Amino acid sequence: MQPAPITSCSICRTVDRLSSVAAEAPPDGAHRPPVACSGCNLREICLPFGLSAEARERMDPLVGRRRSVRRLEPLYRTGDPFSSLYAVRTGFFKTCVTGASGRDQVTGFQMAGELLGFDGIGTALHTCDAIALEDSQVCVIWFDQLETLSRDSAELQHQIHKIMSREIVREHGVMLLLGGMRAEERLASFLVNLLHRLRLRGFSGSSMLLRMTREEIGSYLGLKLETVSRSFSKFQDDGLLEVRQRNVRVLDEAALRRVMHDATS
Amino acid sequence: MQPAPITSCSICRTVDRLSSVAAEAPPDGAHRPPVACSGCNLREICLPFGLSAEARERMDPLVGRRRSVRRLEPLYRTGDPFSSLYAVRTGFFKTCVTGASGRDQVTGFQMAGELLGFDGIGTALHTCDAIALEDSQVCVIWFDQLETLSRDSAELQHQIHKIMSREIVREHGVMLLLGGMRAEERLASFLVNLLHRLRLRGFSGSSMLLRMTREEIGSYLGLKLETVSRSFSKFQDDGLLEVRQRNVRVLDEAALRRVMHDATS
DNA sequence: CGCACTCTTGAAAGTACTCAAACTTAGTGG
DNA sequence: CCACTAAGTTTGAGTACTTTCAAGAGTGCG
Repeated sequence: MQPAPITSCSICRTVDRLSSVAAEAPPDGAHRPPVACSGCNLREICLPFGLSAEARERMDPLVGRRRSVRRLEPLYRTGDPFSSLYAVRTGFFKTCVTGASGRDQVTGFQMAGELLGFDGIGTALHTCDAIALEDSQVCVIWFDQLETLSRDSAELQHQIHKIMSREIVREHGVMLLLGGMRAEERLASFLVNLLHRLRLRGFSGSSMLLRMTREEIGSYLGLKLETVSRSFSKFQDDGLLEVRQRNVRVLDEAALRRVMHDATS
Repeated sequence: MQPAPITSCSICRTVDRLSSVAAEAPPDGAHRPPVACSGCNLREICLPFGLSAEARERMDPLVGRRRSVRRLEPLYRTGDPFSSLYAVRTGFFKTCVTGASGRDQVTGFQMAGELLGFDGIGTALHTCDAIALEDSQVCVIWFDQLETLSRDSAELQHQIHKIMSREIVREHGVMLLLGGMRAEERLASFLVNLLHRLRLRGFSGSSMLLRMTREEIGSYLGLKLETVSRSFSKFQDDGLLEVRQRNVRVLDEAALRRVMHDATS
């Protein structure tokens, strides 16, 4: 790993080792993030993905500050007033809803570049918990500012709609998984999806370190933790994976995809 | 039922028995709907809900036309280019996604005042099928026009975000249902939700006519049609419902809600 | 009136769950 | 440094639930 220019923020006290772009001088005393969107190394997978350089630059004043969240602490909780979206900068999150009967359901896992918080727009209150699964850092995006800005930029406006639409479509995929798949199909889908997202972020993807417990995977997949564990063991026995606790090495991705699609019914 | 003023549209050939507001003269020959949003009787549950009278009026040019869809025909299909959202005016729809293995999953049922089509924004192609379950009529809302208009109206802009957010939250609820509930809890949740939405539309809600088959309910709930049927029979035996095919009378809604919440685990 | 479709019900099979115990790993404090 | 603890994981055995397969009944349309 090579040394990179380090910029740090005197207010949120975060240190940015990732970007080579130094922070600009804060205008009128406002707190500015160490790195603006236009210079962020996540810009191609985060909120600004695909935007023109011009539209990206317009977003720079948007990210008000960074926020650090320690492992197992909430970024927000059900019932918290909604004011902003969050872009994961480093780390890993889960979001989960709690049913009336007290049952928890993990609705998603979010990694660098992914956005959190859309659940709160409709009621102005967050409707799920967002919990960090490792020490993490997020960019805080004030939502009313995002709306204001997007009224001046059709490109940014459409971007927001696209991202929310994709979240809806993603959830359709989860419903497909929960609605009809067998345990092993579910786990295979989950792993292939994780693999895909890791590759987008430049990881080889043959080997990965799971950030969540078997129970959290199970909750997401609608399975009990024992069933998840058994499915992992099955995949290992069949030579698809090498599993050592949370270390998973994918040995036969094609077979994994086959498991995922082969609806025996 | 009392006679209401009837306005009909010479282009889409639809007849509107619901509204008492007559169509205005079409400007510059453009096709105008029989009833604009500002005068629509669904305005308090549809896209304009909660908007100021002013914002509502700004929406009037938005609804380009009406479209009729016959029972079992698609409003749109997976892969169709996305150009507009649809507001259900009369009738009933289901949306369903098809997995890679050819399995279908119903992702939702939509009734009057509810919006369809958000799935298409992200990729500019629709990612699910929307099928009419009875002869239906929708208002076509050109999406680029909606975006243009919402750049001039913070209120309308926020409305779109709210509606998409609520769709995300709704799907969280479905994930909770699919992820952890037993068959009878699922069906009870489904019925209570349907009841709620019918009441919002002014129906008594003790009695309802299901528009979908047991198989479609099962697909939505992640169950086989036989299991849905058995659960209906169970509810009837227990005196919660009176079921005659698709006619369902709710006899004990409190008990139904109890079934829904009582997580034995 | 008959055919097609949908719904109901029964019996058997299969899948995931529950309960329980042993094992691994990481963190803590003596 | 190591024992100890707590949390997480694996595995087994028995159970509960849903599915599958099958047959029959009800409903609606041509």
